[in-house]
Amino acid sequence: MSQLQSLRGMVDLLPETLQRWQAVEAVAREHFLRSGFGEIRTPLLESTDLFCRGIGEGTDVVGKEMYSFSDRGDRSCTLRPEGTASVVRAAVQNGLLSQGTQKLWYSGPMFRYERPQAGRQRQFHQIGVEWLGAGNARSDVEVIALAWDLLAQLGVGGLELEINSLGTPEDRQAYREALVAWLEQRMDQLDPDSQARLTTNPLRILDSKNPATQALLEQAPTLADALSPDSRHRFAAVQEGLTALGISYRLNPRLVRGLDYYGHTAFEITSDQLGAQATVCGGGRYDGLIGQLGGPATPAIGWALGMERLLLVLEAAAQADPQGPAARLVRPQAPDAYLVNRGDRAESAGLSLARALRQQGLMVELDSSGSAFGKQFKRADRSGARWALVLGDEEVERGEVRLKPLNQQSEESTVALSGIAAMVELLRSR
RNA sequence: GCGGGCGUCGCCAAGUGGUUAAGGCAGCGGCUUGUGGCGCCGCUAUUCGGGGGUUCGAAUCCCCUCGCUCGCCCCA
Repeated sequence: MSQLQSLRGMVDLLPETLQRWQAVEAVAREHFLRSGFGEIRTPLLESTDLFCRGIGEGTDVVGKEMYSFSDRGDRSCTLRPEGTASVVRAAVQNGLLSQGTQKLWYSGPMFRYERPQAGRQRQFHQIGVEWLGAGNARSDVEVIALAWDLLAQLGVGGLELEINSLGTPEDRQAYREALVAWLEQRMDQLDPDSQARLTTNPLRILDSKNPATQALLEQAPTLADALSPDSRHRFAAVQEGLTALGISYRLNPRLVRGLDYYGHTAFEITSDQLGAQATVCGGGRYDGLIGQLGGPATPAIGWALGMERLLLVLEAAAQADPQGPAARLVRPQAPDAYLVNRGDRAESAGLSLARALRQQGLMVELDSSGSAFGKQFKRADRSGARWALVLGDEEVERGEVRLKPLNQQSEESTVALSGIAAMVELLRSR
């Protein structure tokens, strides 16, 4: 390609798409507001060290997916690959944690250097929440419900909630040793990827997609068996809470997740509409992270959902149910009125009229082509507007404007050009 | 990072070695110099992602490259 183009995996969002995004974001914003979560915005660029310490040196995200570079002051900077580490850093730095628990949400672009695929870009967008200072099992339930209810409100169907408990760091350490010992006896039966992970990140072998490895794992010691009694009780309480809210879930003992900071409750919400990248929303508890990043030891839990994937699921839902809430969100907005105008006086009167109506909150498309009335009506029709406002020099002469309904047979009516209130009333009625 | 498929106008798409690269949608203009949704007519790719090669001749074959896509990996 000799023509200038965007970088691989970096996608332009055009008006038609953005209209849908904003509809989703508006629903999310309301939802968070009602639930007592305040918005936070942190820089896209952070010190590389933040992610190394936060996410974990051994993870794939840190090891091979970060956009890192040295700035002119020779500091190592990284485009954020996820939101949690930044939010925690900001909360610690701004002393938010000494003001009690913090319920925060964010949205914005994240960057991961990966091979693009369906539902996966190098710049992608997440909406997420972080509840800092939430320690009890009930907060796990509330946070999961927050995600579940948002998706339900958006009208996305066919989703599955999977949960697991990763226990305490001690639980995991003990289990890791047991698992490695067990698998080392069976090295020859493991696929090459899993063999490599045996030394780097053995727990991730659990959610390998290799069928032979999965079959082998049937016999392996399980994480659930390695949990301490306290961890087990905690997890049972989370499950009871979900059941009490009527949120159905599937226990997935192989759900591990790739970021080091997770412990106890981990969960994912998946869709069957997305191909290989099935996770729409993922999250979990990270009780150790805040202390690890230099803050006061504070339990916390959060999740993030992928905008691009959510929109894919939403479009599928709209397709399946053209009358449903998803379809309403996805449908493009048509203007309330399309202003047909032609002639010197009419064109300047048209501009003021459009302005006056817009100030009243109406969505008005002003034809600026100066072409024949017939052409303008054709465009008015295409715009999907319910009304055409007709303004020619004759109308201006008489101080009038005609209102013509575009999707019904009823008659044109004539209103005084100065009668903005009357026009607004008419335009809003059907 | 690894493997498979693909790349023709803004979008969908025919064409698979022979002198003019179909068609549809959208756009623009006209039939209709002040009234749309239908119809009809016309215009819109010296060029087939880019570069190189084979050939008398290439969108069609070969090589490289870029991009998209599906899967692995990873995860939202």
